[in-house]
Amino acid sequence: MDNVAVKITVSVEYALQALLEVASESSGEGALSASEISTNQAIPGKFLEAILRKLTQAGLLISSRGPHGGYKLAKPADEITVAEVIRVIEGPLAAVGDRAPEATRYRRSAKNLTKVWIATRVALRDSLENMTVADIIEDEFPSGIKQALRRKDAWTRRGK
Amino acid sequence: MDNVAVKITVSVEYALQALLEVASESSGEGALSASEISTNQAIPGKFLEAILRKLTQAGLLISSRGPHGGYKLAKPADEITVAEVIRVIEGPLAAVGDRAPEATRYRRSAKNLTKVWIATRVALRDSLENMTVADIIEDEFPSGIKQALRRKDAWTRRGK
DNA sequence: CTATATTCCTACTAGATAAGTAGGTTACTA
DNA sequence: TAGTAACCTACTTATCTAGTAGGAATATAG
Repeated sequence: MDNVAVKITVSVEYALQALLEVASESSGEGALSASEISTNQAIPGKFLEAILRKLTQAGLLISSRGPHGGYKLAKPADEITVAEVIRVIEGPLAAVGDRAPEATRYRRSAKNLTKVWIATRVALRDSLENMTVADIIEDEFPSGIKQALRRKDAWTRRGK
Repeated sequence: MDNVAVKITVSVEYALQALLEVASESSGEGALSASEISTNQAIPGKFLEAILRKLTQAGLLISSRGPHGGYKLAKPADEITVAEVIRVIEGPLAAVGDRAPEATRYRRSAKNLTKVWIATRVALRDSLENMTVADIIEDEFPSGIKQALRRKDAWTRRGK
């Protein structure tokens, strides 16, 4: 595929798949092991391990070793947003070149370009900070997002 | 800087700077040359040329060679959206791994993850398809975007 | 106390992409 | 016909992505 403006990496995909699996599968006291997640969600084992470690170090998961070890959520599923997961795995939500949106400076006719990037980041935040792991499992999103998903062209590709 | 979910490349930046410059500087009949744009906006010359060619081939600019040659807009500034420029320079607005959002498939607890990517793309489109080159020059954005820009935290970084 | 299950850590790799640079070719026009 | 400008192809360097490989640390069961 071509390049792209918003690239969700497979690391982020895997991270969310893992969190969803842990949230829905680790009942009460039991923890879910990396290899269980790996087979349940078809994610390469060693690669997944690195992602789980990041999520653990960032305080989204709690890990335990040894037999019957594994991972459980470090906080309720409805307090883990997609934005948070992205920030843990990839870093900031938006960047222009290698600067933050508010750090861009332009001259002459391009003076207001910074506002474009700021508006873009706001749009992204409004979406990504309002979807939680619990929402995804329950298929119950905030009303604004539900509306967006119902729009006729939401599911079809634009452009080439 | 770290990796990032939404990466606006410098190519897109340059493309918009160039379009803004052409839109505001090429009065009536006159065309603006690559080297003028390059110095006015501080963009590396040869790199800019490649971008201008893409914009020309995509039908956003009209070029003319020889003395007094250069570029002018192929259509009114208020009909050129930021989204269009991104699609010309980089490709699709959003991708997950290397698939389109609607092409993603997940199992079990991750079933609804596709909706997250669709909602994200909708949010981006709502923002990027509603800002035009004319808007940026005149500093007059659609009301939804103006509101977003006025929000207190729009201009500050979140996370680390 | 030992075998086993599991997380944790470091290092390596192949391929793609980003952001340029270099040098020449074609076309227009005064 | 000289000069100006767009056009085209190829190369470069550094970084990132999506892994793989191999082992060290740690907890539990028997």
